[in-house]
Amino acid sequence: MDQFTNAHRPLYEVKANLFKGLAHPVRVRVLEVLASADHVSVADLLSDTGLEASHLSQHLAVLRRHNLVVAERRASQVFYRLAYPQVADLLAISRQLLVDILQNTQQQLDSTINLADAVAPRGPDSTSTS
Amino acid sequence: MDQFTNAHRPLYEVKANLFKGLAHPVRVRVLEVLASADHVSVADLLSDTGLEASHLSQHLAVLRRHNLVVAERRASQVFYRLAYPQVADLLAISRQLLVDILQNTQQQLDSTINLADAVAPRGPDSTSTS
DNA sequence: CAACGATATGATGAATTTATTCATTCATAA
DNA sequence: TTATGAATGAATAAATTCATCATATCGTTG
Repeated sequence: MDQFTNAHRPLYEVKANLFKGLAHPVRVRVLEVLASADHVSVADLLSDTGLEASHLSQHLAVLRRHNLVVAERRASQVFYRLAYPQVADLLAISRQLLVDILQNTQQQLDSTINLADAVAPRGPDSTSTS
Repeated sequence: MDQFTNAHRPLYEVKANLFKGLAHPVRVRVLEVLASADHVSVADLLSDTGLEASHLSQHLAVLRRHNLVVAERRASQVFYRLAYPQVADLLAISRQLLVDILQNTQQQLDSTINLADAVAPRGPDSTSTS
């Protein structure tokens, strides 16, 4: 029932669950705003993202349940911040990874086009497959 | 339609998509094996995980589509390895984060138990005149 | 070539997640 | 108190993902 009671479960399940918490564009967007600006009000998130209030709120609830963010009330407004700095690290590394992936797949595309007729491929790591 | 054609989409969508690729226990497990042992055959993954062949294969396909692993055929067997070292980094940081989260929530639980009696709960009835 | 072992793919219903609508709570102001 | 703005929460249909079964493909061996 409760997938958020992380204790006493195989680590790979808990880890997969963490990634589930990150696996939505809205939530990534929110986390990125929080990573760069820290301490942001729901109102600001709303205008930043252009989402419907309840939709955003639902995703904020997911982030809270996953212990990725912390909410704090300050006079009729609610402010969010990242619960742990590693969340920002995760986002940073995933960006690095994506840059590498995009570069690489772009290269592959290019070479595929280049040898559209014949010769031996010159991939980034192809060590003389002759 | 094709969520794997990463080009020309907002980065937060691509990033969320990456996390989706990581968001399953079987896939995390496979990636962790590859992170520690690199270059592992499907047969080994099968015996390691005890999964049904087609089930594992399906998850391997997901990992391939997300460009997280690379498959290489060597004489009737297929070997997998991580496509990028950052994938291992991602796993490592997520473990760190989870350790922190678990520590923290455990502490919170403890203190909650400690003051389980004294706190005055808010209620609709006004019988709480001390 | 045919048969076999090793992987991969397709198709299906079950389970989960998402987007939306409506209703509710909380805090301040009148 | 009632009204109002800010944010959350429930309920539900649509979309997605998962697990399982059956079938297909790729290499090797006979």
